[in-house]
Amino acid sequence: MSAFGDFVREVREALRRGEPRYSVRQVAARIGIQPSYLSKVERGDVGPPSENTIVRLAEDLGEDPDVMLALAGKVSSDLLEAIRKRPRLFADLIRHLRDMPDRAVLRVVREVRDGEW
Amino acid sequence: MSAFGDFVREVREALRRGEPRYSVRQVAARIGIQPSYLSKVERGDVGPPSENTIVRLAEDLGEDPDVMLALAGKVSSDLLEAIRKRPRLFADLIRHLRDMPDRAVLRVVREVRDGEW
DNA sequence: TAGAGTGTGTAGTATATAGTATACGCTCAG
DNA sequence: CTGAGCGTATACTATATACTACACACTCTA
Repeated sequence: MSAFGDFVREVREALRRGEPRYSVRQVAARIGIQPSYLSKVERGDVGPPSENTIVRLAEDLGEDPDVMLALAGKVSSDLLEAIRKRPRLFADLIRHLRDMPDRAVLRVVREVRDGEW
Repeated sequence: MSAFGDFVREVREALRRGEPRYSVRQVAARIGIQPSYLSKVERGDVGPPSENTIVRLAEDLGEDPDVMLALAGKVSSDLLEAIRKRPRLFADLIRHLRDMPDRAVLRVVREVRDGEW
């Protein structure tokens, strides 16, 4: 029952069906960890790896780092830094938006991106 | 050179000038930690306390918990949870807004709060 | 001048985090 | 029938986090 481990295993196994370079051993070697550790992570035998390791893993598997961090119960440190720099502003923003449907948040993102501010 | 410790010490000492209930010992007693620990925290002798302890301290001192958490290099876990639930959405939003001036973020907050969504 | 209260020094602890190192048994191609 | 590659079991480790417990020296007051 490890959301993170299950996800990694499924993605990696799927890639592996096509290319043998996605074995536990080879992925582990590329991202710089021990194969036994990756194996344990996938089976939920240990907690999820550190942020850096998760990001390297996400890159290797071609997945979204933010999603994988979320599955690991973490949030990217660059987002944390942005919040910490203006805590009142961002805390307010997030607490207002957390109860809104996706489309509302998306609309805000688009307005910010496209609009003249 | 501990932003968190210095802040706590200054706020507490200021309150203490008026009321003696803001001594290290009494504050520590109210929030449920050892006075020696609070003393060390204030002088940056140890790292900042846990989130729970910071929140209790903020309440006792009448300060904003989000600001105090930020000074401690942390972000409130309810915000983290909101981001983790929709990582792509919120990661996008924050990365777009982090380079905007305060007024732009504020405008978004107000629009979300007041507008019909 | 006793005693209540103050800040702080020292020593120790439990738990979590994030892994490494090595070896084992299995499979499958040549 | 071997050896290259596979996933995994076992044992260990270094560092950080978040404190507690107790004692000490000082001050201020009744």
